[in-house]
Amino acid sequence: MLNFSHPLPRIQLMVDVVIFTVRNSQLEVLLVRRQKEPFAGSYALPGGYLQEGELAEQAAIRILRDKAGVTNVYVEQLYTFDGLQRDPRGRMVSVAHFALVPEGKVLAAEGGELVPASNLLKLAFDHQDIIEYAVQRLRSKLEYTNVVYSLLPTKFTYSELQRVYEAILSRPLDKRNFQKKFNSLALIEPTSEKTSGGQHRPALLYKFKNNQREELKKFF
Amino acid sequence: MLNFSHPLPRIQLMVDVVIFTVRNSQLEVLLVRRQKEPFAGSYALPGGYLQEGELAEQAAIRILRDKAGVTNVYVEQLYTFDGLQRDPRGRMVSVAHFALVPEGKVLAAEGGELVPASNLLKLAFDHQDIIEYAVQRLRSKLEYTNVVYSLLPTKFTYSELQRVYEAILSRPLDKRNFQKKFNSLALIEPTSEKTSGGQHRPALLYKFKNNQREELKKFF
DNA sequence: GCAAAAGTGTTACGAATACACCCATGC
DNA sequence: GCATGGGTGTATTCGTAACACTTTTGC
Repeated sequence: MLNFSHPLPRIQLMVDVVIFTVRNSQLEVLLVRRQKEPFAGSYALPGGYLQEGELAEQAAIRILRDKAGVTNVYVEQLYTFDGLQRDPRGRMVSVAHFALVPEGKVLAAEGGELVPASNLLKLAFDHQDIIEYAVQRLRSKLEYTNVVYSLLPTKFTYSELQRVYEAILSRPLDKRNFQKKFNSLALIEPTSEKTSGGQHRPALLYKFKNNQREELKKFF
Repeated sequence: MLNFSHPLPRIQLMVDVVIFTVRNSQLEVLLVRRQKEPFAGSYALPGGYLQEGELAEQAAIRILRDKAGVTNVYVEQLYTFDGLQRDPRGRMVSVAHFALVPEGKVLAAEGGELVPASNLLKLAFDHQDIIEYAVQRLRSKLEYTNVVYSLLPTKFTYSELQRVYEAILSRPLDKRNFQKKFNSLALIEPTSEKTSGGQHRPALLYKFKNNQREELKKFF
């Protein structure tokens, strides 16, 4: 059916997924330790080949399910990495994605591990670049969307929300200004529940009005 | 060398390029009229297959040269479009790029035509989606980078600069506020030259200090 | 002189920032 | 009672937006 004047290059299409969560006030990424060459023993992003008739985003969702036990979270295409030398086995083009998962929902499969995004050294392939790019994108996304909903449980306190922002932006935010701005956006609403059990005053629990992605005018 | 448990899908990797220019105060896109099926007679984006050992961005640059006669302009990867039905001939995955070209530098090859980005109807494949996505990206890019340098000649007047912004954002801007903001960014500097020949007061010509992409704090 | 674009400041408003104290709970 | 995080308001600064008239040229 196709008729080309030049022979077409042999290229493998694959997907890598940067799975983010915020835990212990830190932005963390799910990595897997490679068993086989190349880069045996190194950490790498979970990834896999596109299957017949499968969209890249569907492949990312499949990887999330199989390698992190997670479904129904925010997933977005990040960038396509196509460096000629990125995989010594041959020409691999990776359509990288990133996903946002609430703390505790990540059930890493055998060999998977959550690692602070600030601590990455000597990853396999070009996965360091991919993660750096993803962190950048996530930061700028925070500023004009509500995607943070996908990093939090259904009900959460204002402090938890603020800690997520602080972890991603890597800087402390003023509590009163944070609440003022977030209130003015009207994205969340209080529930009738409070936390209990801490050695301190109980906190009101909030929930997002919308669990769909929204674009905001301006933000942080 | 590769050893897979599942047969890998047959996928063609290609590149489409959204080539933008601003002409007559309008944002325009270079389209080519298709000679062959599918979509014979429809307008489509210039594009082509990745060649052996060629990066997607290099392919985009090659297409810019061959189809628009343009070199040395701003090019950026946009998004990877991988819909299963986007090409009736088979599974084509397109790593779409966009490029910014100064007015008058586009020398469309045979069959190429600059078309206002607001006027697009019934394009081939999913090229309508690609262009809409590119326009969105370009708008948001204007707000926090200086990429506009790549849409202007080396020397230009403040009015020309403003018209580029207005064309892309599709809204009029206040002349004094525009100059004030742009001056505060210190991206451009006056030359010693002025325009001549118009039936009006001559305008100072400016140039960009830097023809490298820069990130800005905030902008429009 | 008239048409056409160039050039130039001030005021008002709203958003962002900086900042400190009392409250409710568990132990 | 003390340690811990929860909860709340005001004043200042800065950036954004609104707004109109004079200048220089070609014809």
